[in-house]
Amino acid sequence: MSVEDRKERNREELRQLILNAAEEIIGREGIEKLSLRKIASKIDYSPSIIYHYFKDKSDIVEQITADRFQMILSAISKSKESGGDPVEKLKKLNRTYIETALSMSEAYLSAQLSTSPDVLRFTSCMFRGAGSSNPALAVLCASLKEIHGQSTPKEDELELTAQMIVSASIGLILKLSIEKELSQGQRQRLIDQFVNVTVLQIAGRSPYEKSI
Amino acid sequence: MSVEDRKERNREELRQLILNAAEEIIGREGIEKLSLRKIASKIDYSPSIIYHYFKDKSDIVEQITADRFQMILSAISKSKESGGDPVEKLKKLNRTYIETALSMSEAYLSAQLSTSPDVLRFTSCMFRGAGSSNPALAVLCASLKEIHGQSTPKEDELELTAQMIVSASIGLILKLSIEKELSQGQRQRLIDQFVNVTVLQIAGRSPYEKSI
Amino acid sequence: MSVEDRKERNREELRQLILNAAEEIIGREGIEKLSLRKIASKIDYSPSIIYHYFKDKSDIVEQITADRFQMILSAISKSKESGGDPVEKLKKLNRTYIETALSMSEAYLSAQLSTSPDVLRFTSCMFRGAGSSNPALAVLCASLKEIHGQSTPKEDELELTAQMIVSASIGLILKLSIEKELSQGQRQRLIDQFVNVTVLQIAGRSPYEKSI
Amino acid sequence: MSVEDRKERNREELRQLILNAAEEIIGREGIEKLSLRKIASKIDYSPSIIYHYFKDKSDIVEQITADRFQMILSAISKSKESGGDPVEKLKKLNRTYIETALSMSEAYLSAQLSTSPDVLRFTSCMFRGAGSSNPALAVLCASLKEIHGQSTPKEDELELTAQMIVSASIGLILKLSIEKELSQGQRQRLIDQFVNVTVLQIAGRSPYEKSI
DNA sequence: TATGAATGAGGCTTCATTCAT
DNA sequence: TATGAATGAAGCCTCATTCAT
Repeated sequence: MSVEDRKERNREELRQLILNAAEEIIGREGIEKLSLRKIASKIDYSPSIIYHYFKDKSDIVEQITADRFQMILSAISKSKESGGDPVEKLKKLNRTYIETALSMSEAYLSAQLSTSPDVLRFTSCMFRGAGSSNPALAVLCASLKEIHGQSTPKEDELELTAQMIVSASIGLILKLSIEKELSQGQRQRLIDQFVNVTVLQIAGRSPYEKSI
Repeated sequence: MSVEDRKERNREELRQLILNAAEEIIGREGIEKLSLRKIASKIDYSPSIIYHYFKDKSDIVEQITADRFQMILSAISKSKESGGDPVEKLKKLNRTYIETALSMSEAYLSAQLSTSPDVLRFTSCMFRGAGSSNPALAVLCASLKEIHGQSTPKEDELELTAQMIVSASIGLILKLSIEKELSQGQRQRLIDQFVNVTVLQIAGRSPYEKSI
Repeated sequence: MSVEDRKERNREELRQLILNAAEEIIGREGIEKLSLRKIASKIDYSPSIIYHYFKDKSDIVEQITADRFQMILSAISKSKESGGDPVEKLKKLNRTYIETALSMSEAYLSAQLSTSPDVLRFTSCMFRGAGSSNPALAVLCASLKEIHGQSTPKEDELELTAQMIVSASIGLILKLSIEKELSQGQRQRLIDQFVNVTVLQIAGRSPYEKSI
Repeated sequence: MSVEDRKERNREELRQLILNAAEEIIGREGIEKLSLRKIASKIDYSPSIIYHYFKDKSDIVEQITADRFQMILSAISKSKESGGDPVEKLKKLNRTYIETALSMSEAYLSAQLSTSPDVLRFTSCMFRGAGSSNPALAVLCASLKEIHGQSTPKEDELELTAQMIVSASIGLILKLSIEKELSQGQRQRLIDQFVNVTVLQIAGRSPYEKSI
């Protein structure tokens, strides 16, 4: 990375460079092992440069967690838009959620574990009414409504169901993230079980009436 | 804490003092932030004193984690022994698990989030065969078997079901721990929904055929 | 050492300052007693500054050891190049070795006594094949070959002879270093005896057939 | 080691127990790694007990070095008394010295490296006149005299020769102690070379006139 | 005689941060 | 804008030693 290269980068580019480096480290070593020195060394700058772009270390961490959470939202939103059978759509949506989160599991868990108001704006979803105000939960509720068709239960029950699905998904993501030694096969079995069977059951259908 | 005070404490008391201090720190800052220095400063001793009572830091962490999980295990075991309808027993067992964990939510989550081998020995439960080797999962599997009676599915499927229940429970515990602003009522609704509906469905029954 | 003084020093100067301090400590207390804290305190800096200039402690030890052995090596190499009678050259070479080592006897002995791999890379010379891979031993072997002329024994025997000379030299250096009360005259007698008589005999020649 | 056992030991026995434990540790881990805690743990006493028997750590070290050095002396003295050919006796004596020292190499080297007056009383042997006052050197001089028979050189030269043998032996012992990775075979080759060839040459004889 | 409690110093190392340039 | 120098706090751990019992 030559001096010339650097000069061509404008402020925003370097900012992003820092964030990306931080994410990469979080992904590989965990958020507790993130250090400014490591970021700096990865981008071939000195540690002090970071203070020109961020207030301090926690500033970086918060940016990342918020950013990445938004990524998940856009992933499931896209998933929702794909046509097809409502049940399949729910399954696909849920699978997308889980896999996107797992692909950035450290950052995702950091977000889910943060109690900072900045982050909770994105993550909180268990309160009454979250089905309308939390974008991810809203997507899920819409999907559930589609499945139930005319016999849709009350908003209230729908929301509770969506909350069950979300919290259960988070639990699965957590366990899969933490138990790193699991075989790929077992990993897939667990996700399949979750998506194909559990989710449908939570949504109020027996696993035996597969696909409508 | 005067010198005289200290002298009155015998070996076991100081040991407990250390453990309690450690727990308190874990509860407030998370297990990754626990340090011997912090423990020592909290109990007004020099850091080296800790080595009189524990082999090293991981020794302490292990003691605490083991304690915690033992508490949960004995809580759900007691739950299991209560007589009555198998389905009601499963519900009670699950509710006990969730509520016991919530009563020590910081420490519980810290353990569930740790990737240290010392801790994973207690927390890992998603691998194939965990149904036999993880005590809490074993209790759960036994409870499921009781429900299914003669038509019990293969061990394999039973284990997967138990793993779904456990990971989903952990997800719920996490969300209830993080979203501190939730009303007590909403908290109860979520737990009730989880226990009364989800668990049964996971166990392979429609929510509409309540109790046998 | 005022703040102003420090600022005037550039990077290389501080690096050298650290190395010199380390050497001084090794000279006084032995290599096993060298510590980063002592270095830092000697140069009036905080211990962490050392990590700006060296990877870690072993990095420093290695630099110093390498330096020292390089000094000896270049001293005997120069010695070897001087023209003249092969026997005289061996004597001169050996005397140079002993005197150079004595001029830094504490550091030299520390190195010879260290079992750290970092240091052994330079000091180990008794293994089979050291005659080729240890530079100082190689110089010695070359000198012996020159003396023997056509009747040079097998490489193997040559190497053993060189190893005898080196280990005997080290023994002499050690004794002269430890017995600090020896008169200068006795010191010289011992070195002369070693170089003029013993070495030649070890090399396979009677002291009575002096010079070819 | 029961409480009863302990009581039966008198003061001197425990003293020896401590010394032996210390020696064993020195032998296995090196003198720099010796610690009072390790000694105490090895003898199943608490560390503080040591202060009842020794002033401090260095007191122990000095005792050991002096003790062990005396052991060598008695070993070679015994060696000297065995009958037979004078040359063979010298070879045997020298081999005994080297091997006895190697059998306690850490303690031996500690002694040879100590500059404490207490220890130097045993180890110093390079001064003029050491041939008479240093017991080990005296043994060696006597052996040399026996070899030379009527043509014995001046005391002075004899002493210098003995000093060469001793210092060279120490050098060999040092190298063999430090280079721990040497094969047993190479070790033997080096000692054989030293004893069979070098010693004879030092004593003023060509290696080719083996045994008289 | 023997010990357990306790400490303070020191061992190596990593870190976030500040400051002058 | 960017950096290198520097620090002090903190991380875990081992040690010799003292002291009251």
